[in-house]
Amino acid sequence: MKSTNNKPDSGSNDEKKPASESGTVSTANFIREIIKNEIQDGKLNGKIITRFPPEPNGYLHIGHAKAICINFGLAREFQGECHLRFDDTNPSKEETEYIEAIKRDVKWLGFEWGEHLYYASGYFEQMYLWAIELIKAGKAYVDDLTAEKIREYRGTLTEAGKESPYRNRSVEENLDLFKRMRNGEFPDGSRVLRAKIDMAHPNMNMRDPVMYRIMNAAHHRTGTEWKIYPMYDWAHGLEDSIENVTHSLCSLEFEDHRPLYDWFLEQLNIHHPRQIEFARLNLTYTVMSKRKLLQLVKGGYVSGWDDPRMPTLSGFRRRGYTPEAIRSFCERIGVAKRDSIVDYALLEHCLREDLNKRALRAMAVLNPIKIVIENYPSDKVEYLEAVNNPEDETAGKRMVPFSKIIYIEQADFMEEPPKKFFRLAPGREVRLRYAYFITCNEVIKDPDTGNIVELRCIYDPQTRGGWAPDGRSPKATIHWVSAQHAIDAEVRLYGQLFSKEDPDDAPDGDFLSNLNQKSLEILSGCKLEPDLKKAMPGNRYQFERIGYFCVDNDSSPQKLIFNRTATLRDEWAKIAKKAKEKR
RNA sequence: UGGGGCGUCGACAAGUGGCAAGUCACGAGGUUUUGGUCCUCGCAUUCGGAGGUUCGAAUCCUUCCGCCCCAGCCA
Repeated sequence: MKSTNNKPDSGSNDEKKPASESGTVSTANFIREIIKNEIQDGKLNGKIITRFPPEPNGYLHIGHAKAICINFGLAREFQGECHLRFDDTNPSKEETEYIEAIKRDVKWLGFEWGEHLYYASGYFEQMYLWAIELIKAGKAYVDDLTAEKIREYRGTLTEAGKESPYRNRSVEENLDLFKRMRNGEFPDGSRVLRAKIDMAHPNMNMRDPVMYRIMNAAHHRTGTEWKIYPMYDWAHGLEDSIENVTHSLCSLEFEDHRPLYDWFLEQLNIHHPRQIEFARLNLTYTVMSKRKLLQLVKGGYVSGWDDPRMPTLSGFRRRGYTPEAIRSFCERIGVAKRDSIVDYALLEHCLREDLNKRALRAMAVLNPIKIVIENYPSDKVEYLEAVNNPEDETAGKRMVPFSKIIYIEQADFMEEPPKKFFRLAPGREVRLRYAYFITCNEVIKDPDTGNIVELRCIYDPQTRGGWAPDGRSPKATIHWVSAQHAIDAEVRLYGQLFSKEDPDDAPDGDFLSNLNQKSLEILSGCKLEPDLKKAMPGNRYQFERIGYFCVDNDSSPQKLIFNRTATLRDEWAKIAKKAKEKR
């Protein structure tokens, strides 16, 4: 940050104030600046009102989280309000199931709309009245052209369109026809109501856009009351206006709809919110379009909208992500107008940052290998003290049982260790976390397959708790679980759903061909420390030295199931990878 | 070759005429009973290119180049 010395009028102290998330700082963004300036100039009498207007035709994804954080976040920051409004203007695509899911997800993310829950369909009557007003003013007309003809008459990007032969009907005829459209006297698609603007306008959106179409479909809220439904461009500004929205924040592709947004509000001379556009979120290794997400669900490529590999909020929730991590991510990526693709690593960083501080630690062996400690009494059990979270003293301590036979991770032993491998190997001593130093004596293999079935070790009784009286300290500390006390669990290892940074980078844009075949690996017979018996669905843990895991919804006391939320950063994996690349 | 936007480090992103913030990633060290965390250091003589204005330009002007969006009775 620049020095602000000797600049009494500098506002830069406000530029970086702590955000709602501890540890993150909000940087300037152009929308925040606009609002700040408007307040300063006294343009905003009263509070700001924003809105998050999802169409209930799919589940919310991380891209929506950005929009939610911007809209609800700005409202919170400036002591305004943010409305949750369902933009339910197309009954053929929308379902109640989605409404409930959307509400749940917004709440989960940590935002409240209070009494400000609205539906576009709640404004249908008012919109209808305003349409009549436009017709009376000679600014809207009923068109009998077919959809194909309308397209034809619209012209192209480089050629002007031509006017419909129905464009100059009398106000009376338009009024009559429009009322009869509403009454259901005409079949679907036979007529539309159009704004009368300019068929030669360089902006295609201004070439007499359709305001209403006839649809004989049951609406999830209004039933069969309506036979005509408003189009987005006509409806959206009206919805914002009715709710006294001050800032209508939307994504970039609506930029050239803004003249139309403004035009309707001007013609009607009603409250006129300001539309501001920002770039939507793109993430590496992720598809974000509703169509593609729906395709993944319907095609059975994932287990559902809440599959932990999905970028949906319900997917992230099930995966073990915290709302705090997602909010912190949304603050860090900023708000701007340029198209961008955010590195997935940033999201993972936000997750780890949050979970590192909060998740209880536990020891879990995912791929067990048995160790017999030869010099440890076979009937002895010791309870050793372990720290629950080194980042949080208040998390306390627990006692972990230790005995003659334990499991360690297969990856923590190598018969012929390469140069920088510090873990267990024949003749080498390592520390068992919170327990003892052990040295490997013997490797026992299956005579037929040659696979290692068991390791024979001896322990040093002088090193209880992990400290040696002579001060020596092994290079590696590994985790373990006592065999007789271990509980079994299934662990689901999730990775990226797509194997390419840009899933759409495929011949014919077939993103499905970039599906990562190894995005899910299911491990059974994993050995967990007994303390994990009490874990309930949704609980998150750090399995030490492995990663963050949470109990899946499918889990039960009879069958524990954990999902891997994210791995820990892994220095050794990097070294091993580099060595492999060298070869 | 119509209209609307956008080009600042590998990825995000501040910067609004006074001499290129921050974060992630990456690299090098240190601490460590998690190869985790944490700490330190490094990482754009240059802002899509070329001209110009100016004492001074990422910021202003000209011009060129590149990328995104728009021809649903979807939102």
